[in-house]
Order: sequence, then structure tokens, then C-alpha cells
Amino acid sequence: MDELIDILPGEVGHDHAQAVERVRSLLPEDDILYDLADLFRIFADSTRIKILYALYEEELCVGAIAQLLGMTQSAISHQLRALKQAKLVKYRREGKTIFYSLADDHVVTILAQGMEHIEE
Amino acid sequence: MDELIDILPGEVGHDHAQAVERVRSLLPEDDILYDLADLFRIFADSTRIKILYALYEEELCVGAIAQLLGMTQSAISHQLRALKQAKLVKYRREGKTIFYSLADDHVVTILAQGMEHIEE
DNA sequence: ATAACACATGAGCACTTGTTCATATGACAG
DNA sequence: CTGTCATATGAACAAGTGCTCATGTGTTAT
Repeated sequence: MDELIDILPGEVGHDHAQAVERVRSLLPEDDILYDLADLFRIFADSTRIKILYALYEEELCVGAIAQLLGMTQSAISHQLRALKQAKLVKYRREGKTIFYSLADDHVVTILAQGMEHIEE
Repeated sequence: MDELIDILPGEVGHDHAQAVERVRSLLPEDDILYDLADLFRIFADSTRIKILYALYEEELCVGAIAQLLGMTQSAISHQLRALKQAKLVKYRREGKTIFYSLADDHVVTILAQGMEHIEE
């Protein structure tokens, strides 16, 4: 009764039906995998990595981060926006100044695991 | 005796010298942070994420992955190349077929931590 | 040697991304 | 209200990314 799944014409050679079907049933939903890629995309930039490492050491305001990294306030603000949307950082206001800090422990764990890998 | 560090003209307002200097001394080397960003860039694509999740379940050949994801063999091969260069996957040859599998446990740990974060 | 199969690779293109520049918002002082 | 400081935001542009298409490499069978 099942319709056969279309295969791309002339693409895959002999089929791998058993393995493919088994693995397909075990994969997480597409939506989740997209979200996961989106999350890692935030870590995929050295400026954001530096910001996260800096905030790991200490709560900092935008100007301090800009000075620390030798970049413009605008550039940092744009990146903080991305980090904020990904819920990797949180912030609190104190007068005109806004202090940023890490949102939770996953950030540190993920960075640490990445470090372990590149230092193999 | 120290020369003052140049600040970008007209950029940062009042300085944050104490915090900035302290944090600067604690940051990892730039080279390492670039490598780290490069590593996470590999995870920053849903196709590669899918491949990694698939290989987490089972060793697979290129054609099987292509069929599983409904993509061309070429596209998958290009991505496997990136995963291979990042040492996230390894492979073994069996006749004409090449089987790919995960290279080590960091992959799984990193994916798992990412999952935890998005499922908050 | 020739053909077929599984996979790899290079060039090209549409799309995305990070920075800059200019400007806007929000908070505080006078 | 006005000006100033700290930060946010939008548009625009150069650089990077992922796919496709065509072709190359390596292995097996005849």
C-alpha cells in the first residue's frame, strides 16, 4: 500500500533501504535540527566566541567589550543582539550602561567541549 | 613607561581600563579562538547536523546518506569533506564503497549540549 | 582494456553573513 | 527642553557558504 519514496533521478546507485529506513526513523524532527544548526551558527564566529569568553570571566558593558576586542561599539552591539536572541547572554541596565553576562551553563559546557576537540 | 593603548577614534566613551585589562589577560590566544569558531562553523549547517546524527546511529556510506537526506551524492560528499577535515568523522573503504562514522565522542557531547540548550 | 559503479573535486552562482556608516533610542544632567 | 553619553538599529557592501553541474579518481567486473 505504501508509495515508494521518490529517489533523485540518476543520483543514488543501488539502494540502501534497510539502513536508510532505520536511521530515518531515529532522526530528530527537521525543525529541531534546524534550530540546532542555528544555535551553533552563533558560536561560528570568532568575535562572538571572544565575547562569550570575556563574559565568562566577568560581566561587562558594551563599551568595555568594544575596547577589549578593539572593535566598534556598533559591531559589538550587533553581535550582542544575536547572542541575546539565541538566549546565550542576558543583560541588566544600570543608568545609561547595560551590563551583559552569560545566560546559562550550556554556553560554558559547549565552549569547553569544543576546546577539548581542537586540543586533541 | 607604558605606551597607552590606542583607542578607536571617537568610538569608546570613557574607558573601562581595569576590567578590560583583567579580562584581556585571561582570554585564550586568538589563534585558538579562531580554531574554535571554525569548529563550530561545521556544526552550523543543518545538512551536516543531519549527517552527524545519522552517523551517530549507524555507520553509513555516501549513497545511503544522500538517499536518507534526499540530496545529491555530490552535495553530501562536499559536506563529508568538511566533516573529515574537522576530524569529526572518519572513514573506511570496502571495495568501491566508503563507510563513514563519527570520529570521537566530542561530537555527541557537543550535539547533546546544544540540544539541551534549545529544549530549555 | 573497457565499462560500470561509488565517490571526490573544481568552478560557478545564489544566498547568507559581519562589518561599517549614519542615524535612532533611551537615560541622565543641567 | 537641550545636550550628552551609552547603546541599538537599518541599509549597504565585501567576503564567505552550500548547492549544482560537469568532470575526475579509484575500484571491481567482464
